[in-house]
Amino acid sequence: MPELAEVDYYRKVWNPGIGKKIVKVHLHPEKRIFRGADTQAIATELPDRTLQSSEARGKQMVFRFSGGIWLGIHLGMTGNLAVAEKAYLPQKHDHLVLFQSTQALIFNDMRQFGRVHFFQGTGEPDWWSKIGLSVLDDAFDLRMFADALKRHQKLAIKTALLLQKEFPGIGNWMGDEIVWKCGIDPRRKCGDLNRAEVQNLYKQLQLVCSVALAKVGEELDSLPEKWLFHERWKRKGICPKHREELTKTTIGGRTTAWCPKCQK
DNA sequence: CGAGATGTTCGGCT
DNA sequence: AAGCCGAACATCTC
Repeated sequence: MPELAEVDYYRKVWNPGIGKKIVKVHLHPEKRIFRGADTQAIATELPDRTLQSSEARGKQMVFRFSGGIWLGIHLGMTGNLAVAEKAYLPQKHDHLVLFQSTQALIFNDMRQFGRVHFFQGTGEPDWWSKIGLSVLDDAFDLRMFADALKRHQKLAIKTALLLQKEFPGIGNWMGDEIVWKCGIDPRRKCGDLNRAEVQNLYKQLQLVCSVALAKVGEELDSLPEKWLFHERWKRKGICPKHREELTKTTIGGRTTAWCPKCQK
């Protein structure tokens, strides 16, 4: 379930590995997850390096090691990180496992829509530095939000919210949550929204992101009870506002759960 | 057995 | 040129 907050949650799962050396690397170099990455370097350069720090931006996370090494991980649709005992036996979809003297750091991704990046040198790799401004950054103001929507006038608002270039970290459930909280039909075009609606979308965007980060930071699936989140996965979900049944519509190629009664 | 799943990218068409 | 759409990617579950 990796969107903004879940990504940061999984990043922290590897925290016990910080300050410790990698002693052995297990990987499936031929897998799609490594497309474009130097698997040879991952296998030969990581051993003996110390994991120093980690950070998440949007759906991307980075793990920095001694020797100027940056390991990027994107969880895709089904990826997750885990920690296990040092004698852990890698499973079928554990495409990258970093063994330390006390434990194993595991990256598992069944569908392999995720990806691994590798960089070694001075400065920052593109795949990290080119990620857009966080929607929670002070500099991301209403004006910036409105300008972003203006660049995509003909796009459905639900689809626009999923643009990583504009709103890093927003995924399918967060997009649904935001338009639902605003009472806006997810199919509405960005160019057709009035000023009050844009302002409300901006506000709810920030609220959903900050609450998700605060709640999920501690434990997955700990979001407020009355959020659409808990209903949107169900076959016959109910709108938490007034108990009417939700509708599912494909918008921009993604399943969108919304309430025709309160989203106009 | 077919459909769908929390994401990105590419090719083709405005 | 930039923006938009649909298909493709790999695998499992319902």
